[in-house]
Amino acid sequence: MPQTPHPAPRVLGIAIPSPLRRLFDYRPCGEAPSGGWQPGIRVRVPFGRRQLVGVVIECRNDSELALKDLKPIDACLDATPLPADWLWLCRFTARYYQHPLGDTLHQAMPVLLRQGRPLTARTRERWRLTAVGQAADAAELARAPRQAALLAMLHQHPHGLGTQAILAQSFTREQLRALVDKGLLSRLEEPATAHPRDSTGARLAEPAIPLNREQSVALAALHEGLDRYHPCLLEGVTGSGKTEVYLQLIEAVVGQGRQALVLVPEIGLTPQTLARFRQRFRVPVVALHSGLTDHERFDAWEAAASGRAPIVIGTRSAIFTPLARPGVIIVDEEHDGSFKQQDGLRYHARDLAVARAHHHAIPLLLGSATPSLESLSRARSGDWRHLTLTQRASRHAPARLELVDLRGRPRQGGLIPPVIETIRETLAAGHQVLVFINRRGFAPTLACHACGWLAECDHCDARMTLHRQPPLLACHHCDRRRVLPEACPKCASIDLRPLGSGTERTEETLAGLFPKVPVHRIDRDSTRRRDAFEQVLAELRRGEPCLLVGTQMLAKGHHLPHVTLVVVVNADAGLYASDFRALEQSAQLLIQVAGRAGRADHPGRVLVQTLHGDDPHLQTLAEQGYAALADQLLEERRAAGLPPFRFLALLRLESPREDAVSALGHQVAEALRQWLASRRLEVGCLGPVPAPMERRQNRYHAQLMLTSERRSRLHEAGAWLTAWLEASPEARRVRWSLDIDPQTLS
DNA sequence: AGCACGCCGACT
DNA sequence: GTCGGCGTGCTC
Repeated sequence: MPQTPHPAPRVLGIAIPSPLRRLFDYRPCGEAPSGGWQPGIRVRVPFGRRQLVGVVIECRNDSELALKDLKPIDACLDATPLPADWLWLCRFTARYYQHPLGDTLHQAMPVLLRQGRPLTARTRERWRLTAVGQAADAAELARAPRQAALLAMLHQHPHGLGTQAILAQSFTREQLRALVDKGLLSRLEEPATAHPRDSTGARLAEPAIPLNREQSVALAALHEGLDRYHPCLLEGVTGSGKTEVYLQLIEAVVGQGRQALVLVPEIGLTPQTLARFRQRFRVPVVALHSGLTDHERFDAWEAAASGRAPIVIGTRSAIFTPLARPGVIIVDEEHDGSFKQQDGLRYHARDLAVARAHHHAIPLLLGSATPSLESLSRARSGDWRHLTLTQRASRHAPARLELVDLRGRPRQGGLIPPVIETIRETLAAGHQVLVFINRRGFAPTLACHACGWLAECDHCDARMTLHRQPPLLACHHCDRRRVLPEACPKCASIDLRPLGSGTERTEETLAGLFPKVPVHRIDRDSTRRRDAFEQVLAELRRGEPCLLVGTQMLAKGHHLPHVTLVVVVNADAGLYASDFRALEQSAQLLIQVAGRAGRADHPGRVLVQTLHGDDPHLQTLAEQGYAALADQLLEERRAAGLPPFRFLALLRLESPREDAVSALGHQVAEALRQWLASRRLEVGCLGPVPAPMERRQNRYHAQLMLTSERRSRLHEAGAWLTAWLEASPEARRVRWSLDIDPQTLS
């Protein structure tokens, strides 16, 4: 696949940022790039009536079109191609996810590169005294007092100073130039992301923490596979010190002069996580997160591509960061759903990490307390190395889940009396309590007690959530809001009541029950203000007794050392969702929430309220833990022919017109079944069926599911399907997308 | 996806 | 009389 530079190709096959799944041929024009034409060189081309930045993929001498019909490119934007590892990953991704290559490349590039900016580091000037300058005396410049003052200032800064800092002291460029002319000062130009070299040459800013036995075993196993593709699942309970293993592995990799790429879930890249990495290493840690400006993102990308950044840490999209000397890829909380992009190019960063580590022949470390069934099954089969950490630093075993039966008990804000009593005792003992409830708002909906009317969204097949702050009905599936009705719109009764509990209502109830204790609420609504979350966390770290009510925002990442009781208001919503991953994901969430409870001197308790206390899955989880439930779920998946034993692809269809969705769904299913039969391809085809929530934002959704035991068969079917849809005139009126390895079926 | 062309309703 | 609604077609 890698092509050697082509001296003078007559045709360039260009990937264009468009949904069209093919290359467009152009004639090279003007001067060839210095290293010759090669895949990965960006060009500016006329496309229709527009000017676009495309990427050279093929250098050829022929085209399916007559050469005279080809347009010439407008400009070549790169002297040398964009990084080869990046290009390889994009091509792999486009093929695997059956997504147009041009759009894949576009998505995987920082904005400034999309716009055509050259991939060269932004530079800054630095002014440093020469050896002569260092020996010079300010008195020698008696007739130039400003130059003397500048010399004196620079004497204080042996590493030199940036232009900004100097001009800020009211010195002028002329004075700088005068000192340069006298041979006292030198001007250096360096990448804006360069770090002053540490004179000690040490990599670590603070010493590594001693490892326990299990950690040492894991690290030794990882050290042994540093020079090859070596996939490892690190299964470690909360608090068992996975991060310390990552840090010491990274140290070894950086010590070899290679780079580490660390992927963390969206919620995981907190200032604390970053601080922990930055404190440990003296080398720069480049972070890629949503808060960066386009320029910062470009700088980080360039620093990684050039090899200047030894450690790169980021969320999902960071998997597309090029690396000059890749040494290891680490995926923390590998089970986390945020690694899968849910629209457009629907890639899974963890799966791409596997492909990329394999391509580079480097180790891959996936860490989790609750591994995905996919990863667990590969580790158990021996495909991947399985490393486990069971000991917690605190010596306490993780808190067990205690199931609390909700049946027939009165609830207040979702909580039953014995649970409220336990909360009271915990607060009285001076501890903090976390109440976990997976619903925002005051109540899941508003109901009429007279006629049974429920507040429903006009645009979705969903109930509207009742909010109190501010008071309104809101649909959580679209942006629709409505004022609270005074009376039932159907029967005019004024007996409208909230049904069920959300975070706001539980917060209100708890505030009423425990008026002397502060109650903090953490959900998407309460944390809109940027620093609100951080403020609450700071408050919690002070250790005063308080109540914390929140959604899964609370479950992840944050260490809450003073919480000794966790209450899960309702475990059932997730457990009984129709999605085949619902049980796996709720179990992961429950274990994560439970991980928040307990501290060094107190084991902590986790109360899980449920209407289904006798459910065998829930009991397995509570009594034997995640691994035992995972065994059970894997067996069920095997029996049901679901991942990881069979592979899935989901074709989603969507349109404001219900008839268009249904017609196309039947048409495409029919055509596909015929094609599958004629090819005798072992691919199952289910549907079309309406999506679980058929109408969302006034658009109708249907889907067609493909399953196969072999990825390659699924891939063939997907390729045929996308080609059929692209050629079908009916498909143009319906938005469609093919989701390879779908995370949810909704 | 964009963007243009093209053919029918309610406006100054 | 036109401004503009979105169906249809094309992009090397």
